[in-house]
Amino acid sequence: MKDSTGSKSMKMTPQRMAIMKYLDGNTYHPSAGDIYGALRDQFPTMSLATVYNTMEALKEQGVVIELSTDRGKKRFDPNPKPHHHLMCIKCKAIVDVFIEFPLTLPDAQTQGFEILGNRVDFYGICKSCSDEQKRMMETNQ
Amino acid sequence: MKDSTGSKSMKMTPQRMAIMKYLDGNTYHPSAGDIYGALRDQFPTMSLATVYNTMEALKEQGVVIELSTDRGKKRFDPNPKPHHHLMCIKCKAIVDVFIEFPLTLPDAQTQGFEILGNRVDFYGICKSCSDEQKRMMETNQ
DNA sequence: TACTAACTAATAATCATTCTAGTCAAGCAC
DNA sequence: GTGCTTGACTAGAATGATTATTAGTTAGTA
Repeated sequence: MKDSTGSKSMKMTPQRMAIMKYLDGNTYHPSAGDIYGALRDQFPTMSLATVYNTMEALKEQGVVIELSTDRGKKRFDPNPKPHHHLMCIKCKAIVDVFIEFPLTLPDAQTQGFEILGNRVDFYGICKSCSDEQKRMMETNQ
Repeated sequence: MKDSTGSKSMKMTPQRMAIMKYLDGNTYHPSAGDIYGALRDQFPTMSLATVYNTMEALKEQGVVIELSTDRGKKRFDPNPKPHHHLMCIKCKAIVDVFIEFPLTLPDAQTQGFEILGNRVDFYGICKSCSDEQKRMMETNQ
């Protein structure tokens, strides 16, 4: 059913064009519900499932990246020492990164906050997922 | 057990000790379900709510960190425009920060990941919470 | 124009999380 | 010890996000 190389071409529909237009230039990281809500006026009969389907298709095309954990699940880190994380956007593995980034926010940007620290989440594709991707492409050609 | 920030100390129970033992040294960043599943044999009658309650308590104690998104929603990134967050640890308010950080991970730290992007969360205390804190201290003295 | 795979809407099912109610055990005052 | 208070436990209901299913519709192509 699915073409896992992502080379499958995507059919264009009014709903999809509206979603892509909404995403284009969007500086926020919207959830499916955000997208649905923003387009409800324009497409009152659109289904939430359509948003999810479209996001799945766009992910396969590599146009958008899904930033969250598997099914949006909470994950807990028992190490209270300040450190950062690296998450695979495919298999959702999370590994620790122990390195310090001396990040400071210009006063104009702090909006009155007293900054206590920072955490950096890197996201990307882990070795085993990128290996698998390569294997799939070879098999499919 | 440490009692930072004046938070109340935590009552110890067999369930809580088992959860803490499971978490100790765990680098897998387990979800609540993972923890529940891992301790099922040992505590067949334990409720998932107990896991959530315990994690909430451990978070308050500052011994674990909760990773990932608000109320378990998926987030999509349409285009990697730099955009980070500033979160108040008191009232949980989140504001956007539009600034770019040229963060790179040394090869030795990437653990084979192909890095696609990053997100920075600053945490601190927002203006209205620190104002309130000041007011409280004045009233209390 | 006709065909067909891909898409849509509606809705049911599933899953993670939170909430609620009732019970139980520990610590404390009497 | 008895009764009170508090916090934690279990079970299950409620909530909200996501995924799966189904039947009808449509974009893209020959």
